[in-house]
Amino acid sequence: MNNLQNNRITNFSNDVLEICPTLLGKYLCRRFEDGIIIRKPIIEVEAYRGIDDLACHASKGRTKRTEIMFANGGYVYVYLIYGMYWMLNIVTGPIELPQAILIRGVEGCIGPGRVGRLLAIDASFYGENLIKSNRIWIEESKSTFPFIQTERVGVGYAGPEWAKKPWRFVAKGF
DNA sequence: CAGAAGATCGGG
DNA sequence: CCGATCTTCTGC
Repeated sequence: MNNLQNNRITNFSNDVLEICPTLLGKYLCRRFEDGIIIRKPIIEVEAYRGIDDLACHASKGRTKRTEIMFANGGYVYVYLIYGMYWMLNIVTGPIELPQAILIRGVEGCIGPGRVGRLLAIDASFYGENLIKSNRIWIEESKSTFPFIQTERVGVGYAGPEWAKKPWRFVAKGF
């Protein structure tokens, strides 16, 4: 569509835990209907990994909601939480191995609900192809961000085994 | 079919 | 600390 996107990341087929730290510093890009494009470095993500991970929606099985996570990496998974916040996720991994990365923060905007609002995410983004979309994609970056890992936020319902996994990745210095 | 809880946020 | 607000899942 335009040569501003030739830096786009096109491979999301590796394991979610491998991709998570590499996404920190990469540019989350969104083109709005008026043509305005915003690019924000990703600074916080969380991994949700497979049917065994009780914090992962895919542990509930294959449903209309979780279906996209069973696809090959590179699609968008969105869902509404608490009746008002759209959570933006990137599907990763090979086909039939459901995984996703929750975007919890970009530069200047911390919190998954806030990110969804900043990027005007809604149900129409469910299943969007990050490799082809002209309204949301991710671009390479030369800088790699140092980071720390912590427990995931708000997943106590999954029980200690899964809630304690250090699958939240936060870039340092923000 | 009713009820509860949720990968959250902002106001008081 | 609590209410907003609605989808999804679970139990009867």
